[in-house]
Amino acid sequence: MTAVDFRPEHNVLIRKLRSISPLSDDEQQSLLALPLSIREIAADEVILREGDRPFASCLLVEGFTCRYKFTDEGKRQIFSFHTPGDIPDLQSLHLKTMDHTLATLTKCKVAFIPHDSILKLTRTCLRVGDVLWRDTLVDAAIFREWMIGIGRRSAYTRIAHLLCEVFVRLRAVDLTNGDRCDWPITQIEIGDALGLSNVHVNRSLQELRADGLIELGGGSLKILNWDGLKKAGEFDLTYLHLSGGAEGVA
Amino acid sequence: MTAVDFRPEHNVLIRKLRSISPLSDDEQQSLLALPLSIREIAADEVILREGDRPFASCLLVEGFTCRYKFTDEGKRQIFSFHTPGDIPDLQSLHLKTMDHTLATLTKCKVAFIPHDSILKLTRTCLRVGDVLWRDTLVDAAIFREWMIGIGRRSAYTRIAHLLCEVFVRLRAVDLTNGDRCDWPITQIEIGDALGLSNVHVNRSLQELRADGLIELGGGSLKILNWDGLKKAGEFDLTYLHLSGGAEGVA
DNA sequence: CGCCTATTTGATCTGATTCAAACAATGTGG
DNA sequence: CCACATTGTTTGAATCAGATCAAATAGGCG
Repeated sequence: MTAVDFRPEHNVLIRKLRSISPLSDDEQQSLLALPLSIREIAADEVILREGDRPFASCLLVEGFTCRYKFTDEGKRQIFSFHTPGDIPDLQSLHLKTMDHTLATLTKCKVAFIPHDSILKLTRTCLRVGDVLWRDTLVDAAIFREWMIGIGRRSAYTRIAHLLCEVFVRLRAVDLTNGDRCDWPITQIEIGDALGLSNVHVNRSLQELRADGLIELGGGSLKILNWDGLKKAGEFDLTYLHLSGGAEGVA
Repeated sequence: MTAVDFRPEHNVLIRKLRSISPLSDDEQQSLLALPLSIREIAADEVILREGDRPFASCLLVEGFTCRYKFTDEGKRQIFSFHTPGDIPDLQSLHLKTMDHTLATLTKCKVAFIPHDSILKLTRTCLRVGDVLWRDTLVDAAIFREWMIGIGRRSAYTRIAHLLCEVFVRLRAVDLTNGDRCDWPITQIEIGDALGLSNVHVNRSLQELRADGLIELGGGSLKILNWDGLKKAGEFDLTYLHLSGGAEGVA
């Protein structure tokens, strides 16, 4: 079964979960029954702040969000970027106090799902519970991969890796257009994610462009040489644990 | 109920899980029923290699382990250190292919638990399933905290933070002795975990000693000034999501 | 049009790496 | 119980990737 189209908010969630694990018709139906309370949020707004104790998790339907935390010296570290279908704060289901902040990067449409609905779903449909657990484990796998980059790879490699990752994750939920995708992430935000200054991000991006790997600008990314970019970023998508395992651009 | 003493392997697991979430008598009983196959492993041995598809997870009973991965240039990034009670590869329950390596740092006693036993337990005792899920979420929270360190904090701060974290985690399973604990982690390994060279780790440790915060050597750590070390490491243990919430040394 | 934010360029500085070598500790086999 | 090998720690000097500071340019939008 293909997910029905008259509930776009549920649909993007189903598409995302199917990208990391197959789902039976029954399982998809049970997801369609989740109560969603939809909200539009402007760009650069905080959704959840460090210390909050939310009673619902937030499904991202449209737009980009990120999670971050500041050091005592006021430097920001971004932990993750999120794309439609993600539930960036699913961990709050079992970790009641937020240890970081969730905020929008762009104007977003989000759908809040009460924790008790999610928990009930994990009880009535155990397989869906497993898939949600799996989703948080993929989240952790992405953290690990970022740690390698920040700790041990050059700026050039790190940035190439990030470009690959975001592109592949967007493609997994069908949000790419051939070798192009939206790119609303600023150079400052790339720096905050990868532990770099914006100046150095800028210079490394120029190298990537000069090497004929990408076109980037005007809120959009175009990949000119996928194999080259993958190699430059040491990108091996095993860590994303996608169920399809599709490779290559377009 | 206090966990029974005649099964030390189960006992350390129960102590660990209780440190992150309360457990009823029934829940503890269900954990005691888990089949464990015990094994002794020498120091510096690989337990699971990147690419493996294990059918069991590994409970650490005695000793220290770590997880890591190499970059294409042969640089190593350690993602985590593990202490008794941890199940360092619990994620393999739902992520079938290992995307990193698990290895011992010291001689270890480990207990393998078949995935189907764990999965059955999550079915029969839903609350235990939640606690195991929570454990993997704390694992991810620790990754996030390390990311801040590697990306945005100075070497001195990062190292102080790591010392605090390992000490608190050991204390949570009752493996500290006043202001002392075992410290089998070499300076090279600290560097590989924090994205630093061993030379720079050495110099930063000397600073921490000169500042009267720690004594470190001979396989053992002594904390001389807990408040000072916490401050030096910007250490706030919220991210460990401990259920007790105990603070202070001794 | 004018404001605000993001990108780009240039110059300088520094935290951390690298390379190299000495030194200490630990364990092993004879 | 000691010689020797091995691994870990410490010190010094040179170098570099990336940060910081400062200012100019370019986009986007009300």
